[in-house]
Amino acid sequence: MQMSRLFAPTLKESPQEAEIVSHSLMLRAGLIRQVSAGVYTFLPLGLRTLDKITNIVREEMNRAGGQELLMPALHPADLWKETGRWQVYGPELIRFKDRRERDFCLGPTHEEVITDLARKEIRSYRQLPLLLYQIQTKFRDEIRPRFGIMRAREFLMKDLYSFDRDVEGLKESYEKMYRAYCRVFERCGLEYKAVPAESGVIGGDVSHEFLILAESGEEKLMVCQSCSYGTTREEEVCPQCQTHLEEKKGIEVGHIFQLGTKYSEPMKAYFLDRDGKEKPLVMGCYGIGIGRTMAAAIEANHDDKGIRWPVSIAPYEVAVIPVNSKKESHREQAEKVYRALLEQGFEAVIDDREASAGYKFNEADLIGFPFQVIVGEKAEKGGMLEIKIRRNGERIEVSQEGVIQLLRELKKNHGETREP
RNA sequence: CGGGGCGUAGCGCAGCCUGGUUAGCGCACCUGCCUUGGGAGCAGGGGGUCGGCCGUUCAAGUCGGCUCGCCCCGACCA
Repeated sequence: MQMSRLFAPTLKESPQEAEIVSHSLMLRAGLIRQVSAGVYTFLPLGLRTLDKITNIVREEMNRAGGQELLMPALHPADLWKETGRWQVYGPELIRFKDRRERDFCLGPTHEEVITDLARKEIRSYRQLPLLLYQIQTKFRDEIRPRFGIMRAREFLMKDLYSFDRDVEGLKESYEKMYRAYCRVFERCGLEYKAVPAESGVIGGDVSHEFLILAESGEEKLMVCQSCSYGTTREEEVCPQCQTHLEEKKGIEVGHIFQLGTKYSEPMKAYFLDRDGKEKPLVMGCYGIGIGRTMAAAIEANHDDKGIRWPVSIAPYEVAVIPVNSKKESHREQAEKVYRALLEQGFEAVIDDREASAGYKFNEADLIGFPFQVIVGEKAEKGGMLEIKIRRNGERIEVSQEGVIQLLRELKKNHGETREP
């Protein structure tokens, strides 16, 4: 992509509505624009990152045996009345009537719709266990949308539902998802913690929250330094290894629940078990806020210059920057490197604009390309290029011939994408 | 929903208290020259229903009422 063509309207100053860093940087780097309170447009760069996270989530859900489907956002009230949530859910549920005066709502979550599907299609224990998921836009009329896309009224979420014949099976599915979640956040390059949680409106017994550790996080948690233990409760000492717990803050990006038969019973989602008896499906549900993860990633990865994307979720991996676009040698060499990068499968942009070097550097830092290939004076004389690593500010000189190889290595070292 | 704050050019702001030429500044944008290793410089230029409605007044960005929108703090959540 040529920066001269890229639709990424950046801002030098922070708009006054943005209170937290991620919101401000998403606006400034041209990732999102607000349409209404809690309602946003994702611009090309923002969408690329959103897609990267989505794809990591999709890969890990598939790896764990999940099958993707897509449910409607539009729900008939009847389903919600069956579980009683039409009454219970409150004004957060966006309700309306169609032209025939029938009640509808926009789906804030999909237990009702998936359970309806399950009861119609699952007959036998032979079809179990079953893991179904979707990545879809959810609607919640939040009392107070906040912090940009951190708490939006319309947002992208992955929700997976597990169906098992008994509690034992549920526990296995739950374990599987727990591990899949760990892989998702690791691959996104994020420091996270899973902690036992209250299950809230969704219902059910056991549940865990997944939190991205960030200073600006709204949730307090206690973290053990020597093992992976984390909790939201006040405990002073780790029950697993007796080490002193440290207080941290986190942003909730995922939540997994063991639902049991909370939805299958009232909706009569039964299957025939091996013993010939009809039993309710034992369910679990597992959510990840995709946009929220994106915002949390920025909260956890930024400096005063801008975003420092982990490679795996950066909108582009490399920016090629000719210091002076008017100098033919800069331009030509930059072009050459850029084309080579594309050929080698890198996601790259070239800053072909006739802006000052400082302007281009600052903008590259703001957007947060993990690697910048700078083509300047040294390239004119000895053909040496410079690679700047956004994460730590390190600069490495490299010959034109060595640039691809070096970037490959850097990507491997700095890429948190842990391929199994 | 309760409490607080803000709406003046794309963004950031001044002007409002104490009403009075043509509503101003910085950045961004357009043209030209010049410049290019950390958001350059000079010259010229475009862009405003001062959120909206009603009122007070000879006169309203400025005063009063209503209204809409947005942000922040609280209960809730991915």
